[in-house]
Amino acid sequence: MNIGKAANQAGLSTKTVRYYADIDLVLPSSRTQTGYRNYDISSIKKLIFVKRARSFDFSIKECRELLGLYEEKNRSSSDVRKIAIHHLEEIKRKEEDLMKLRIELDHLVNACAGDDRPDCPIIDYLS
Amino acid sequence: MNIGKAANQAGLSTKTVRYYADIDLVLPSSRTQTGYRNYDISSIKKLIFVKRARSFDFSIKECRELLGLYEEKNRSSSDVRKIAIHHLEEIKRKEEDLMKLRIELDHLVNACAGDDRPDCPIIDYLS
DNA sequence: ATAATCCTTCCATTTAGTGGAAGGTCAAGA
DNA sequence: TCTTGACCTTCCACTAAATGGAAGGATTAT
Repeated sequence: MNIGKAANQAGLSTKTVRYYADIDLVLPSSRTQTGYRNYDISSIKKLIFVKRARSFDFSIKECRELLGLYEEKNRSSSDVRKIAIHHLEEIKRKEEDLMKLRIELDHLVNACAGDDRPDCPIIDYLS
Repeated sequence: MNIGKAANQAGLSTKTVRYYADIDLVLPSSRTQTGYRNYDISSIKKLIFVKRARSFDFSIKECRELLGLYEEKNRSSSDVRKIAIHHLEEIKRKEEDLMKLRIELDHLVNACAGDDRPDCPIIDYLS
């Protein structure tokens, strides 16, 4: 399968698939004599794996680690769990930060009349 | 005041202040004959304003707009409010996305034994 | 005078791709 | 067989918001 079909199967753009090859994340299984990338089923599965992991907001670095464990048949699930927990902690932190932000900004927006006058609690708060 | 002091007053790094000057966000009020940037009180207030707005996760582009309104004495508060509301909506969207992610990932982590065996619901889910 | 601490500009790096240009390849139709 | 269109290739630039570092000039303290 060439890159277009492979990308399609994985739900990624060809640009992204080429990028993943460039950074050695998911390599094509081979190349044709004229240089076209070939993707076999195994490599497409890896693309799909990365696509899912990315949708969980795992970084490329984390995807690389997870992919390594995915391929390692005598992995221990604790290694996978460690990565996931670490990521989960980060998501929780971000979520809390956003919540605080949302609440504060909500207050400011509510305090602002939003009319033609210049007086604005939002500007005041930031000043 | 030269850049070091100004940055200090605003709670920013000199690198950041120089960057803000480079992108025409907050310009120094003048330069010395030898090229040193000078920041007067008004420019420092703008640095502080941007610092606060950034802490609310307003983008540089939004900071630029808010700064414009901050300086415009016959602004209407509705213009400010519009920007803030738009930003608030985005924060809410991100927060929801993160929540969904957190819940799903939480399930996966809980389902994973995290022991020496290779079986792993997390990997399975991503495969 | 000299050393330490500023400051300057310029370039590279970060993240995870995306966009576009210039050009090679492949399959189908006239 | 030629051509057209849809692929594919590599390479370079750009995104956001800084940050790090190098090379060298300016200022300040001892």
